[in-house]
Amino acid sequence: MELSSRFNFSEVDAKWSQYWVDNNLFHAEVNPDKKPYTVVIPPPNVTGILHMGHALNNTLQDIMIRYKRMRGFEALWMPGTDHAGIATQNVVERQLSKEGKTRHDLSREEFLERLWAWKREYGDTIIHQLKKLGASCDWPRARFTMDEGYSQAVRSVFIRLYKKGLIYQGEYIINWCPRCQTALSDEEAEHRELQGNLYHLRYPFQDEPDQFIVVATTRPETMLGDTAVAVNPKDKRYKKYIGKTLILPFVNREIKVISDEFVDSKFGTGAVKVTPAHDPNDFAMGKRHKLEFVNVMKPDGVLNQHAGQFEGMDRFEAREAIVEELGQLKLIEKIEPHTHAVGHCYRCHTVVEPYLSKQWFVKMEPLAKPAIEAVRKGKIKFYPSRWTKVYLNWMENIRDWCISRQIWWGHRIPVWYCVGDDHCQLACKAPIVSETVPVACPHCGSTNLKQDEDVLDTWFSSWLWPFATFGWPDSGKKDLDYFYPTASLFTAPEIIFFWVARMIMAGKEFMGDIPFSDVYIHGTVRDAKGRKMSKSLGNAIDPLEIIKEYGADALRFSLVINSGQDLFISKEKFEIGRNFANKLWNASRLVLMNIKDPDIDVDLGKLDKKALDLPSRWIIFRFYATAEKVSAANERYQFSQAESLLYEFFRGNFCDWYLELIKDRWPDPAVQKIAFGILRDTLKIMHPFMPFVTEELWEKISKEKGPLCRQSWPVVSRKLIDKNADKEMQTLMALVAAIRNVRSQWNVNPAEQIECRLITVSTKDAVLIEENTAVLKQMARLGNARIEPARIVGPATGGAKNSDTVKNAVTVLVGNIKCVIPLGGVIDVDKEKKKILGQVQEQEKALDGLAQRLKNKEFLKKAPAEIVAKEKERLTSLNARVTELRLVIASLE
RNA sequence: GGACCCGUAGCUCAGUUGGUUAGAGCGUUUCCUUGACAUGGAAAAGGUCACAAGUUCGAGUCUUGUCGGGUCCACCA
Repeated sequence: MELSSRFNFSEVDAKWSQYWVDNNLFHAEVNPDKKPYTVVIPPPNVTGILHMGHALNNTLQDIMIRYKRMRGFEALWMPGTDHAGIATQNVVERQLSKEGKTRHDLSREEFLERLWAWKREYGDTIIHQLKKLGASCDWPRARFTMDEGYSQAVRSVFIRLYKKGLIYQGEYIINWCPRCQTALSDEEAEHRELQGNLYHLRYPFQDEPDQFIVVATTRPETMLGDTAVAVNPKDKRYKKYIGKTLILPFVNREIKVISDEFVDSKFGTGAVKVTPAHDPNDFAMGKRHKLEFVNVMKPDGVLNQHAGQFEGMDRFEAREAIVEELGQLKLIEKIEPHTHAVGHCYRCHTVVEPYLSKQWFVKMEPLAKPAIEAVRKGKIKFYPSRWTKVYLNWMENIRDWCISRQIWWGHRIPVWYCVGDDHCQLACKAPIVSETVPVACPHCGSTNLKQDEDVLDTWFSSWLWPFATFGWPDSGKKDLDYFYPTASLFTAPEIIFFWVARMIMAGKEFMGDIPFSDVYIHGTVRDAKGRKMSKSLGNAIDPLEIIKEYGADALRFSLVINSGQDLFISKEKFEIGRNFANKLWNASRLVLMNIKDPDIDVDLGKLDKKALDLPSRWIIFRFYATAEKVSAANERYQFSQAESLLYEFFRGNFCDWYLELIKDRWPDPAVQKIAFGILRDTLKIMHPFMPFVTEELWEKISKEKGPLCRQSWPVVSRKLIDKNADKEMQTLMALVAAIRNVRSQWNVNPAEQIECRLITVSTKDAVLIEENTAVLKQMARLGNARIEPARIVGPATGGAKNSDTVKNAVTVLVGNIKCVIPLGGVIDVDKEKKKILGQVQEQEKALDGLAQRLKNKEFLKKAPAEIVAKEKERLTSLNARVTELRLVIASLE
């Protein structure tokens, strides 16, 4: 079989991503004979292009899905995309602005048509990229959060919640993005530390214009909307002023000094300006004290007619101007630097404005309750578990969810208002909430209805993802029954509140059941300096470029092996994956080149242990141990560990030792069989991690069995697990390593054979060495290994006079075996002795302690039987160890 | 202000319930290439496991505190 000596990943990537999809190999459907294993993809935004975060997130899902598929589950990975309201609208608005237009130059319908056109053209970009990554989704099932059916689910949910009284409309302070000109939820306002100022402003009293109350604020421009100044009722400094009237500079509004428990007398001056229309706390105070609500800002952040002389200025411009003017009026006490957290729009990073407006909200507490319980009771588990607390903490302090957005791209709120006949105006003020377009006002019969202009928050559709993707509520019942609840959800920490928590609430509320039982939270991909990767920072590494340069397997493998926690990624990190894929390729090439029988096949589990030599028993043991540990790691979402295990096994055991050991024995069909069997089964357990190279190699060796992605996971054969073989090989390997070490230090040509005396203190070791001289010869290039078993010997040959110098021979201790290599050199025997003596002493101390404990009646009574047994076992092994060490010391005398 | 995570080799990190000599990759140094692979092989150097106290026969691992780094939440104007 002719294979190139380099793994040609670009060809292989293209070939298999095509093949898998063309043959619909990832399709899953209701199958009563199999257990389902379902994962729903965190739907990427239609505006998305694959970044490292996606690459990691989807690789992890793919590993699990492929693994479970091979374990015999009906594994379904449900794909799809999210319409991503603001993000997508922004993209198209930017496109428009290049033409010198805004969305308001178009009608709503025209603008939406442009959005759909954009979606049709670019919306599947990321889907294609995911296919390049090898994502084994059931692609024909792909859903979009604005599909007709999906939209119905959204409307239906709105109606249900409205009817339950869990959706309400009201005027509250919300986070407002002046650039996007829409409301944002609390989660969509990202708080970032900003270096700002705390301005101490003087508000003069009405009756004594040269006397002031000093208030502290970070946003002086909002003063124009002040309708009170508040102090703490217990604050002695201000008690006398409560009830007095102040004159608000510039606008000359008369405002009262009020008292409110909320005010912290220790902060700032202890007196706070109250701006009910521009601050959530002030809003609450305003309600409590029935203050006037003066909104001084237009939706775009420009001051309005209530701002007096500052009307028409942008909010930040106005801040400067107001400070300037106040300074001239000597109304600024001082300005001190002040760091504080300021909300930013999570889409465009503009500073958000707390803004008073009429919005729709979801009442969250009743929804949160069952969702809290589900996690508390362990029905849903977080991996790693520490995220449980984060989730619970948020859920227990949950606040109502602002779901209306003043944009056009999204699910329009299913609410209509009657703008009908005059006589009915009052009665018709109640909104008409309806799943379908209502024909007439139920109160007055007018057909003059107007739908609410706003659309719903994107997450108001995403939170239905685990069941709406199956066609809920109208269709897909069979699929839902089978695939729901899903098994695992893979996502990043910042999505817990946005999505995970809300999906749990939606699942409980609408399906009556949790949406998934496991939530795996993976790390964030950062650059080498630990900064988040982002386009604006210019530190992003493009996964597609890595795929091009190193291959998809390399990208996957490298990302995952680094995914124990947050990942610090630089381009060189991907070499490990490329090199490993190449190694796999070349090792397979070696095996294939040496296999003579084209129909070779073997079932490792059915081999007769007694007929196998030590290296075979060992490599089989190592394979099974690896397969089991990889399974266990997968089940616990420890994918980086799984890859380390595979790496260690394949390189450290199979290539570096086993293949080297059998190098001269290829003609032996038995050797061919073992090598073939191990390689073939290794491809299986590596497949979820490196699907492309393994699939390609599988085709070369087991094509008749069909594609690797549909094969079953190797079954571990208990009777072939030989721990002893492992121990024995460890001894031989240590011996070989020691001899190589000596050769390297004394610069002996590796090709040159040397002689060596191996002196053992146990017959067991002697037998082991005798039986495996071939191994030693092969790996350590020993010309002749003489064994002197069960003898305690004097100093090494060479006739050393001083105890610390042995000339003409090197003595190396490998466990209990003394290895004397006549090369010339020096070894410090005294130092060795001291070291071992120290060990003996430590062991003896431990021995005493253990013995004592095992005599202690209380310990025996309290400790579980298995612990006692374990300790006893330990005692025996410690005893043996001490005896061995003593013998070694004796041999050094 | 509250919560969480991290500190182990020059760098990036493993280290599963406490237990023999604390591991890997990269980097560095030395040697090796006509037959699987230089995207390779053999080997070396490099660690008071942040610090301190405690529990224990025994602590990288458990407890407490200190220092240093990071993340999330929160209405301190």
